[in-house]
Amino acid sequence: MFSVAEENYIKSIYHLQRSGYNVSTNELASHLQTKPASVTDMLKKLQAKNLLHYEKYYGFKLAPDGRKLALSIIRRHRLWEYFLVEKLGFGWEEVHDIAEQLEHVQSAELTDKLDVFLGHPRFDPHGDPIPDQKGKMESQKLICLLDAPLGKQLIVAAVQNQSVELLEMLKAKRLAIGTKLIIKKRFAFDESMEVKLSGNDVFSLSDKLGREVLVTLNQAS
Amino acid sequence: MFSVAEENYIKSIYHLQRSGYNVSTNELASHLQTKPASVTDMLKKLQAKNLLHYEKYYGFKLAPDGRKLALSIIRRHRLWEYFLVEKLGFGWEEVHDIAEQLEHVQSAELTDKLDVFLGHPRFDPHGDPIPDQKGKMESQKLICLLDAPLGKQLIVAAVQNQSVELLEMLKAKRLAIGTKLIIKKRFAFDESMEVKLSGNDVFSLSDKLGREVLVTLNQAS
DNA sequence: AAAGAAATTTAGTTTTGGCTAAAAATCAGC
DNA sequence: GCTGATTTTTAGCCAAAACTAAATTTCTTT
Repeated sequence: MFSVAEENYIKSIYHLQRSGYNVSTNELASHLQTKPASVTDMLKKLQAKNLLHYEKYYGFKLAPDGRKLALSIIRRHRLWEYFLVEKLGFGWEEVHDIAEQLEHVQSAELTDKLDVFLGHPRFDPHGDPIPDQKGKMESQKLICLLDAPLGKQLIVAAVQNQSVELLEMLKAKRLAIGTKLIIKKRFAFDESMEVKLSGNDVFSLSDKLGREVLVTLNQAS
Repeated sequence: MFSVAEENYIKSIYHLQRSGYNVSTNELASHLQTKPASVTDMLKKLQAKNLLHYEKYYGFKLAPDGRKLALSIIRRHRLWEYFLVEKLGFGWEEVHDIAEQLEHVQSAELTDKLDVFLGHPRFDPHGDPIPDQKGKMESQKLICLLDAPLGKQLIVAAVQNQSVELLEMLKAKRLAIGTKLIIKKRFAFDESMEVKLSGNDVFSLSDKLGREVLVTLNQAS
């Protein structure tokens, strides 16, 4: 039905659009490790297949069919990740590349039988929700970092405003959409907190910053 | 490492060579549903990669690396078939196309972990032996039903082709992998035979069907 | 509002794996 | 051993998905 390349584009567009950034040809190219010119070519093809709305120089976004396809790919990817970790004993950090291949195996029956076999898991080993056959998935509740629980793994999901100053600060602190962190300590005095990243660096964040950052609980952990 | 197309060529060459026929460019083309000219192109590429010995107009055969690759693909294919039937509940006649896709997922670790998870199965659901990591596999002597001895208990082990028509007929005759039967009579006139199943029903089989069905002697009986 | 910078698209090329048509080599029948 | 038939290979072309370089559009800055 759709080629591996097409599926990868659709998946990337979905993920980038969802993370709030305005998706540009350049962003998409760097996300897919390819060149902007290649992206333009593919965007036209995807539009011709009704997966995408695209107007040149203006921008693009997924059409309903594209969104449906994206969710179906994500469903396959996350089910396979769950299988690899829970049944085959892989570590959750090892499974991404293998799932990238498995997700392109085309068979709706396979996906659904795998889902049944695994017991309809609702979250993959990274804590991301698994869409059902209809593309519905658990919506991750966004929590303000100031209100988030201590000691649990959190994932940065969004920011409240897009000011240059905030984005600059996030960059400096190595915080981005998808960054995983744990709140180690919170000081009542000024509402600042100490936070540990997955890379094990620990640093402190002010209340002001904490107020702007929205996170989700990593459900798998 | 190797492309899907390359893997499919190697697998086809292995299967055709093993079934004894002298493998010609034409045969290979029809087996792969492609044209002889395309086959010639690919043969050159496979030779350049040291998977094949090839001399133009003379013929070709797998080189050691090619044989190793073929066995590794077959291992993956048959392990996935076993998984699909035993774990996901597919019927053994439904799994071929899906396994054709899964067999091209590249990860030695995946294959070996799947093997462990499945408990090192030695035969796939069609009765074909599964090679181990080193490419060794059970050599189960398969006898064509046409050549099988009278009066001895036989076990249906495999079929020569996977056509829908054949599978449909086998289903109607209640023949499946593992079915035990005894040849009661054979008619020289048209090579048809009378066969008794364990359930005691006796029926006759045409030479055409007999040619497609492979059995093993039940050594225990 | 214009100029320079940045992003995007077009044009033309490459690689992989296929195709058709034509040429070359081998095989079969006499 | 020749001649025609068959098989195999070559030559040239196509489509997908990438690339580079150049052109075009939009954005930024003054």
